[in-house]
Amino acid sequence: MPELPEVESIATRLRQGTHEQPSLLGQPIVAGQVLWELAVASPAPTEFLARIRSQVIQQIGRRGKFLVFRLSPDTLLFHLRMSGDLLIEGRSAPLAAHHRLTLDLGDGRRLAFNDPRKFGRAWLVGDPQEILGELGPEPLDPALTAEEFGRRLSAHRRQLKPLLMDQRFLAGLGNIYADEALHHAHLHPLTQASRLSASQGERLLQGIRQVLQEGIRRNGASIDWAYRGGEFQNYFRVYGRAGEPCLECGAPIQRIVVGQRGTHFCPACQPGP
DNA sequence: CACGAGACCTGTTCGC
DNA sequence: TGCGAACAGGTCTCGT
Repeated sequence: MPELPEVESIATRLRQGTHEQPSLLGQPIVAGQVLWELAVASPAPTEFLARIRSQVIQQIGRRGKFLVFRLSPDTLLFHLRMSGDLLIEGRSAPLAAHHRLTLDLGDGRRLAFNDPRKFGRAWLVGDPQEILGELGPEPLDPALTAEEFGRRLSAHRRQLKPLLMDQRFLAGLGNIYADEALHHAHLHPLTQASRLSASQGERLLQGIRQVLQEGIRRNGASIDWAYRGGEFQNYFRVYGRAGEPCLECGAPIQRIVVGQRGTHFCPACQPGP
């Protein structure tokens, strides 16, 4: 499910709160329940619960597709993988079908990690770099210049689509936003990264930033049953639109499989390598 | 280094 | 209608 914009939307919602739900900042974690053992990657569930008790939520952020809760003194990390989500509910609400981990807060609410497919994970660590250390740059960080991005591209002979989804190359893109970004940049997903010109590299970075910013502005995408997010799914230009006309040129959008992932592009706007 | 296949899981949708 | 296959926002590991 969640790629960078969806994770960003969740982090913002939990940090800023909404009309009905106040912010989580300042809340102590007073208890917890592990409902699916593998949902806690480390430390072991018993130690995780013992150690997290009475730590206070100081900061809520995002790095790549990870949600980052700065506690005191540890850091709580979540990766939602394909179908995870974080919900706030009353502490006495009945446990929903796919809750994998719940954390009781000081004010009577409960933070619930819900994940039908059980791929998502939580970590409690002293140093978040332990988990986040290998991630590539943040695509929206202004410190990532077109020149630097171009240098990184030229260092790889891989195809663009799998390279963009490699979190060590760039942190946060997934299958949807990679396809959308390549369409924005008018680049074929199978193009070899090292063969891009400087201006094509710059166009790609612009395309990436544009689709991510639009995704964030619309609070992410909601796809079928798995994730109730924002409205960005109504604005996809290629993802999930195989056979439908390209919104730019009218040619039918094509679907191929790259690295075992469905890949959507316009054969006219994104000419083959 | 790059790529493909398989594994981890459940739920929905598609095709016959 | 029913039922199995295909497919889904991600990542890890292993083999070539």
